[in-house]
Amino acid sequence: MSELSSKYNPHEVEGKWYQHWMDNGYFGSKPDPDKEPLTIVIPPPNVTGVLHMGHMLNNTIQDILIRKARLEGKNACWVPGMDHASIATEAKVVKRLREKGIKKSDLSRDEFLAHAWDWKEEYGGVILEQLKKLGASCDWDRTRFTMDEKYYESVLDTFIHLYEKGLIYRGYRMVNWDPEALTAVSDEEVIYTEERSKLYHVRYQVEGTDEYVTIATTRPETILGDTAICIHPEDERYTHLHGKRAIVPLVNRSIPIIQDEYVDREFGTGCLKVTPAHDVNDYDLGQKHNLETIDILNANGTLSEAAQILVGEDRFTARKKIAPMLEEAGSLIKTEEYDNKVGRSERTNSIIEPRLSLQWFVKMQPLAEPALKAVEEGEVKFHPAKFNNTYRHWMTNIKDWCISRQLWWGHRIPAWYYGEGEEEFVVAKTADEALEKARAIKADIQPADLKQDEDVMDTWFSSWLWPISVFDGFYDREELDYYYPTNDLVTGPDIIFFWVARMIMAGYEFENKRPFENVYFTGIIRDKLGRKMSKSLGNSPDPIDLINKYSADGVRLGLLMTAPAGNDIPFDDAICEQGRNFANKIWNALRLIKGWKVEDKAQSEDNAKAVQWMRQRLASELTSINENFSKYRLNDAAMSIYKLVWDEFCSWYLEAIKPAYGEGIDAETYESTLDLFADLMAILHPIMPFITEEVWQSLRDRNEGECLIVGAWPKAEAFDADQLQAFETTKQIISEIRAVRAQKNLSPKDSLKLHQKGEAGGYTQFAGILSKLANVEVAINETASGPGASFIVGTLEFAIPLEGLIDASEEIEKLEEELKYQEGFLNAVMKKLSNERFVNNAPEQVVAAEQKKRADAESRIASIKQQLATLNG
RNA sequence: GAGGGAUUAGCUCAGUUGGUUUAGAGCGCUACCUUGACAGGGUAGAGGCCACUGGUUCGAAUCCAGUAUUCCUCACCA
Repeated sequence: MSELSSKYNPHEVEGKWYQHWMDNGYFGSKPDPDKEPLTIVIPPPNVTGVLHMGHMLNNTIQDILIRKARLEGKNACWVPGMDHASIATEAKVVKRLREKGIKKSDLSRDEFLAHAWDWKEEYGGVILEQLKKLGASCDWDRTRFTMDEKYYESVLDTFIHLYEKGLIYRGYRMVNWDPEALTAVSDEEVIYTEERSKLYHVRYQVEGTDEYVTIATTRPETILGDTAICIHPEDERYTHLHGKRAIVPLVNRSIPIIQDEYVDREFGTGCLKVTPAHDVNDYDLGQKHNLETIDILNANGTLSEAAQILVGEDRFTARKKIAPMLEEAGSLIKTEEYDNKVGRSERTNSIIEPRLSLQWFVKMQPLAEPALKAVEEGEVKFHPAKFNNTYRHWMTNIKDWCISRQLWWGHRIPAWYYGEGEEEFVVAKTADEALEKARAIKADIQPADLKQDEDVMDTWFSSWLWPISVFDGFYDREELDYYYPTNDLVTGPDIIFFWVARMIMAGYEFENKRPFENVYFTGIIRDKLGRKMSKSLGNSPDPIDLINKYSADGVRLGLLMTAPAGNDIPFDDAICEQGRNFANKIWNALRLIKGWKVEDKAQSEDNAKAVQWMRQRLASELTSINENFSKYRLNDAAMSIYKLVWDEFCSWYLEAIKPAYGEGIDAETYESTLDLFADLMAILHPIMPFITEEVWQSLRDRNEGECLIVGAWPKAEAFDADQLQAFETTKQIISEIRAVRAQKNLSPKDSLKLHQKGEAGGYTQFAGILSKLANVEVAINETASGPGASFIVGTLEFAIPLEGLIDASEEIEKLEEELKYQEGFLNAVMKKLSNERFVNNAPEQVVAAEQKKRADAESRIASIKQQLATLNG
C-alpha cells in the first residue's frame, strides 16, 4: 500500500492513458455492418480558435456520449475537424500581413491565399491539440477541414445544384455591409444592441415658400443622400404640402414631398426623410415611389463624391462635422439624447451600413418547409424541447440568405461571366465546364473571355454540409450509408439558426434524410456574476490552466454537474474542485481495498448481506442512470454516479465490509468487491475516463490490450425493492444512534444497547452490519431498563438506555418538541379525514394512506406520551 | 412591439399525468472529530409561506388567469 500515495496524482495518469488509447487505435471507427454505429460530428471550431469554456463543456458532453456508446458495444465514431471561418480568418491574415508591412490590396488573390494557407498550417488547429488534453476520444484520422479538396468540391456542387434548381439567384438588394471587412454579411451576423446616440431635428425649406418641415434623424450625414420627404397622406397638419417639394440643406437639392401610409404620425414630427441608398425601409419607399437613389458612401464607410460635401471623410467624422454645419445654415432645430438599437458586425464589431449591392442569395422557403416539419414531428429532437419554439418562429419567418462575401478566403463562387452584362454568366464547377456552357450560348467565347466571380461564399454555406461532407458523402456512398444520419449533435443555442437549422435543411435537400436525430443544446458558460465570458472582461479562465490545476476528470465532472441542458452555467473554479476531490476519494477507496490482506476463510453472513445489498443498489441506480442518459439528463446521471460511488459504495458498503484492525478479508467478499468497483468504474468512465481506467487497470492483473475504454457497460440486473428499503431503514437507525452519541458526547468506542419495541422489522437482516457501524447490541422486543434516549424510524420505536448519562429535563424538552410535531402532523391528517368530501371523492388508496398516517401518528404520540410520563416520574 | 421560457434553501438545480408521513439533492454554512483509505476526509446539524394575487379541486410547488421580476428569440420609427 505504501506504493500508492494518499493523494491522487492525475497528471501522469492522464497523459499515460491518452497515449495508450491512441496507440491502440481505440478511437478509430470503420464501417462495420455487424455493429450499430453511433456517430457524432463535432461542431467544427474556427481554424483560428483557441479552446474556451464553451468548447470544454460541449466537447465533454460529446465525449461522454461517445464513450458510453463505445462501452455499450456500438461502433462509436466521433468526427473532428475545423471550419475555415472565412471572415474571421481573413481578418487575422490581413492583420498579420499588415504587421509585416504588406497590404492586402498589393497582393494578387493567389498570393494572398498562399499567405492564408501558410497561416493555417502554422497556427491553425491548436484547439484540436487542446481537446486531447480534455480526453476527447475523437477519431483523429478522420479530421476534416471545410476547405479540404473533396469538401471544397462538395460546396461547389451544392451551389450548382441549388442554382440549377432555381434556389440560388443573384440580385441587387439592400444588404448588411461591414465597412471594415468590406463585405456583405447575413442577417444572422448582425448583432443589435441598445446604444445611446443623438437624435437630430433638422428643418427643410419647402420650395418656393418661407415654410419649413422638420424631420428627425440619428444619421444626419445621410441627409446628403435624401431624395424625398415623406408624410402620411391623411396627416392633416401637412395637407397643404401635398405636391410640393423641399430643399435638402447644405446641398440645396430639390426633392419631392411624397405621401405614404408607412409613416407613423405619432412618431417625432410625423415627417420622414427618405434615403433609399442607406436604409431598408427607405429603399422600399424609393422603389414604390420611383425615387432617385443617391449612394453617398464608399465601401469603406467614407463619403463618396455623390455626397458633394465632406467627401472622403469617414461616416462618423462626417456625422460630427455636419451638425455644426447644419447649425450654421440655420437648419438644426435641436439635438437630443436618444436610445436606439445599433447593428454591429458579429466579426469585426463595426457598425453595419445597409448597402445596396449585387449579391448571391439562397431562396430559403422551399428548404425550410421539410426542415420545420422534421422538428415539429419529432424526426429531429431538441433537448431541451423549449428550443422548438425558437426554431419554429425563425423557420416560419425565414428570409432569403445572402451567401456572397467580398473576401478571398473561402469557397469561390462558381459563376463565370462571359460578357459585359450582369446577366451574362454560367454556373459551372470548372473553367472548362464553364467554357462549354458559355459556348452553348455564344459559340465564339474564348477561354480568356471568361471571368470567375470574385466573391466567396458565406462560411455557413460550407458548414451546413458538415454531417454529409465529413464522410465525403457526395462522392463515396459506403461511409455515408453507414454513418448517416448521425445520432447526436451537441452545440450552443447561439448557433441554432446559423448552423443547426441550415444543417437540417441541407440534410433533407441533399440526402432526403435528417442529418442527426438528437440535438443537445448546452447552456452558455457565464462567470460567477452571470456575465458572459469575454476576452475584454478577462473573466474567462484558460481551460488548460484549469485542467492542470484540477485534472481533466475533475473539470469534466465539475462542468457537468451544474449543467443541465440549455441552462446557463455560472462558472466558478470551485465546481472543478468538487471533481478533483471526487477523483481523490475514488483513489483512496482503491488504496483501502488494495491494502487488505486476503485470507482463506469463510465469508461471514454480514459480508454476504453487504455484497448482496451493494449489487442490488448498483442495479437499481444503474436503471435510473440509463434512463437519465437516454433522456440526455447528463447532470442527473452524473449526480447519481457520484452519490453511488461516494455514499453507497465508500461510506456504506466499504465501511460495512471493512475488516477489523489487524484482520484480513475473506476471499469471496474481496473478489466481489473488486467486481463491484470495476462496474462502478465502467459506469463512471464516460464522465471521468482517466481515473476510471487507472483504477480499473489496478484492480486486477489485466491482459495486454485489455482496457476499460473498450470494456462493457454493466447490465442493469433485477433488484429487490424491499431489501433496498430495509437497508435504507438500517442507515436511518445508524444515523439516529450516531446523533444520540453526538448529543450525549459518547465516544463511538463505547458500545451501547439498542432496544426495539414490538415486532422485528425487515432491517434485522442487516442487524450485524448495524451493530458494527453503530457499535450497538441489538435487542428486539425487550423493554429497556431505566431512562435513556429514544427515537423513531418509520413506525419502529427504539430506545437506548443511558443510565446516569441522561439529563431528564433535556430529554423532556426534546420529546415535547417531537410531540408537538407529531400532533401537528396528526392534526393535518385529521382535517383531511374529517372532510366528508375528501373521504367520498378521493381514490380509495389515497384515503387508506391517510388512515395509515393517522394510525402511525397516533401510535407515535402514545409512545412519546408514555416516555414523558416515565421521565416525569 | 411580438412570441417563448423561467421564478422552489445562501448558490446551482430536481420535483416525472395534482395525493409517497406538513418539499429533495449537490455545493456552501455551523458544531464536533489529528479513528488505522481519504482533512481534497468523517459524523451530526441549521436552513424554504415553493415570487405575489385570485381561481379550479375533496386536495395545488404541480392545473388556469392576472401581476411583478428576469432571461432568450424575432422584428423595429426616422
